[in-house]
Amino acid sequence: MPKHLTKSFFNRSVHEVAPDLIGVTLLVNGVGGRLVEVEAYHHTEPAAHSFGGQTERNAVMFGPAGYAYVYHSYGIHWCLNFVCEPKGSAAAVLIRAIEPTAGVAAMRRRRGVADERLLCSGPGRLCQALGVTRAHNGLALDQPPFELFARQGEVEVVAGPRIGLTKAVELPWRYGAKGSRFLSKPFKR
DNA sequence: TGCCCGATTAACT
DNA sequence: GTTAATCGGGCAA
Repeated sequence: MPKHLTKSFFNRSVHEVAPDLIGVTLLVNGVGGRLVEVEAYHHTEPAAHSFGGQTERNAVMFGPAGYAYVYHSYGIHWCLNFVCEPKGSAAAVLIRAIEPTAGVAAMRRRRGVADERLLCSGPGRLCQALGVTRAHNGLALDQPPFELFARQGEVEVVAGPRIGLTKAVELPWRYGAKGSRFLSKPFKR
């Protein structure tokens, strides 16, 4: 049986946690799947919301590790992050894509698409499919409605530049499961 | 109080 | 390849 991840899993450098999250199973109210794509953010680089200090929106990022940070993007989409590192570090991992394994029917209903690859292949799509909204901002990741299970077996992780940014584009802080068909965009090589 | 912009997506040409 | 949709945060006035 796989075991639940606890807050201590996240209380490390984002660059250790991010690749370790690939292959982990995420459920929200019993709906979810395996993480196949994430991106790391840290307050010392300008692309992060936490860059420039604490504000009302990013307050959760400045809190302790193991909590969900949810923000609204382009007025349309919700994006889900996991807060990492000891309190005050303001580091987080953006969940960009999962491979659906549980509650696929519910995802299809929420997304209104038939193709399984389009259910969760992108941060906004993933949140719509799992029903994640502002109501989840600041919730603990080791308590309902969240459930995180350690991965089973080996996973090959590849890294590359992040997506959709206008700042610090060159940092290779995107991590994904090699060869997965559920990535928002393929990795080079 | 107002104005600009974004860690996106889908529907166009 | 290009672009509209759409809203809350952050900052200037």
